[in-house]
Amino acid sequence: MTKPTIKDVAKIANVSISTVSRVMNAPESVIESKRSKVLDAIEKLKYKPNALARGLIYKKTNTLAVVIPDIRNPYYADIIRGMEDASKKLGYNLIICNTDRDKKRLFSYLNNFYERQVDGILYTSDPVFPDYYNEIKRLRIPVMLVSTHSMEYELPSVKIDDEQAAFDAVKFLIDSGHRKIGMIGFDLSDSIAGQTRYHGFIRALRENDLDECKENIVYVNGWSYETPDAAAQMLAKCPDVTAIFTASDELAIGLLCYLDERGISVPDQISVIGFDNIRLSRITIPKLTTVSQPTYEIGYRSVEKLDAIIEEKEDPVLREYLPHEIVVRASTRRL
Amino acid sequence: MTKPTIKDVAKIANVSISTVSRVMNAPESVIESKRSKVLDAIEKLKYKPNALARGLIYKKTNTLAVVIPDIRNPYYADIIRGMEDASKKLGYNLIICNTDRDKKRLFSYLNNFYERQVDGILYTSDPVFPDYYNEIKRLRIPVMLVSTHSMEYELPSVKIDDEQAAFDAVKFLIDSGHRKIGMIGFDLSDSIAGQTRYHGFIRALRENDLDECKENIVYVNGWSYETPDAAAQMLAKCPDVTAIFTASDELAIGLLCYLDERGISVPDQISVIGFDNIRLSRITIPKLTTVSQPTYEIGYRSVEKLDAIIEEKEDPVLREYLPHEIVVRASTRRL
DNA sequence: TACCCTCATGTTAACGCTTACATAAATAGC
DNA sequence: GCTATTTATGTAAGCGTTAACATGAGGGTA
Repeated sequence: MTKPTIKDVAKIANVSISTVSRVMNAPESVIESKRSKVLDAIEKLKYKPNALARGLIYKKTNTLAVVIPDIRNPYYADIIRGMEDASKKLGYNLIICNTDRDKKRLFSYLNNFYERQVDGILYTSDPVFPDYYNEIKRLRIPVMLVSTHSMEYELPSVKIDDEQAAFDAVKFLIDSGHRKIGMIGFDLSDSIAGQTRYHGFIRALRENDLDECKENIVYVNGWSYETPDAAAQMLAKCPDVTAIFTASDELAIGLLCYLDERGISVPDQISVIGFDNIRLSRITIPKLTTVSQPTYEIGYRSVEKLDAIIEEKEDPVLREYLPHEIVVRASTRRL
Repeated sequence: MTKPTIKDVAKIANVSISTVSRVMNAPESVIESKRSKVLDAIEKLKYKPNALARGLIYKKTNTLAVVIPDIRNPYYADIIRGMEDASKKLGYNLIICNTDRDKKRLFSYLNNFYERQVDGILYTSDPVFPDYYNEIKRLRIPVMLVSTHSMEYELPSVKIDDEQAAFDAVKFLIDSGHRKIGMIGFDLSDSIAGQTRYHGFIRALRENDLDECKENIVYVNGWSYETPDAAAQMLAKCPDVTAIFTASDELAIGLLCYLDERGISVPDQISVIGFDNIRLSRITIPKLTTVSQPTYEIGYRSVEKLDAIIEEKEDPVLREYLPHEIVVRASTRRL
């Protein structure tokens, strides 16, 4: 009824438990005749070592914890897939936790990670506030920032260059002949997706003598794509825009929906460019032009880096940037 | 440098380790003066008990493992949220694993769950094949089927009544005056989302003397929404359909995209009804009429049930069905 | 004062595993 | 053929907890 232990195997194979242990951890050190007896016993009992007992000794659980702010956001799906594949390769297991951006939940999870002796934490997308940082330091668990970074603190990170990516998106619109450009962005209190993309937008305008557009911004403070309000404000503020850059695909999709309802044609009357290249952006109406983030690679790379830190392998680059790319589809046109 | 243990606390508080343990597990049993000394020491060292050591003794890890076939499918996001909330309430932690429908990955995860002594497994959406069942039985870990069930095996499950839900969806089209109805469904090898919804479709036709429509079915064997082929086949097979029922919202969205490209207006020329009510279905163009599954509740309830089984609380209903609902939006119209 | 109970606390053996150390057998060197 | 070295295996300590049991101080009763 109860799970077989190393003792049961030892008894059946007629050896001591340390021999069984050796068969599993250093097979060459035990003589062939006994080894095969042990292997037979293991097979017969379908024995598998207890990871808790092992973890107690090794002081390593081969477990990484992933913190995600909003699991409903499709952006994270491929990040997780990348993390999973890298974890598999390196022998880790993933605990995925969704905080819904609730600080209490985050702290409760962090505590839990500590108790469960996770080897590392993958902290995704959210800014690192001072109290978060303090808590993380206190735990003494290696942390990797994924799709976010921190300039104040010395924390390793993997992400794209958001400022440059936003710049490139807006530059693409400008190069397509647009002169009346608007932006729907995240609140500037968000130092990652908010500030950086705003700065990219502004820089692209400035470098192209389009400073008059720099007031054409509407901010949203939620992350959901159910924000037609923002779209309405955008049009009220600046009725003659010919192109809108949104700080996420979800925002872009919400915008597409709103414009369709208003009978405004995309891209004939207004071009729309999104950000993230979520899977869905391929089948919106019209198909969305967007900035592609290498999400899978971000996830994959972040686990590799975290492993390097845990294993103290080499000194990885502290803040690592992966390349982005503009994916041109049907929601933008040349003027 | 290293994490404080119960011994460190005992030393500082000048008591034995068992007193410290008692302070944590049965505080009333230790005299106030010592208790507060212990509490102070715990606070000072920021001591947290090691969950591995605890798990070894209790033979319980308070961990549940979730197996998901395709994390990119937005359908799972709310199921996971429901599971998380219920887990939090009941004191469990969740390990979420994505199999990408790869049997090898699934088995590797199952093995891992066994080694890590998880208390229960939440197996989501996929059919239970005989070899899966054998493996699960072998592990002797309680399993809950989520959004899937098994008629052959005695496994507890939580889901909606898929046959009835499909029936209701098609009935809704019929009641709206449609007589030429098609379906894009999953392969019948899929006993959950495939067969059941097919049967619901057929029953609705039969009960309304629409047997002539029962050939208007196209099957897809992938789960991605990048399947415009299916839509093309549908139209080739039956050019005069006025309404199409799809077995998932993702399929419906793919269909919407295809019809838009072909210049076919929804719902003017063709009505479309989906299945699942994913978050996104609110902002498609046009907004999607669909069958709403109580995804959050399915996740929540499945954890409650699994906990009841683990704790041998009461005998829960083996196969539990939660109510579905038709959500009428703009992709369907009355004829 | 002797006796029994209660209650708080300490001691110690588990839980399932790894590993340093001890031991015994086999091999090598001379 | 005897010691020195290697090799295979067993014994036992320890990882950080909990809990059964032991101990001993204090209080109540006769």
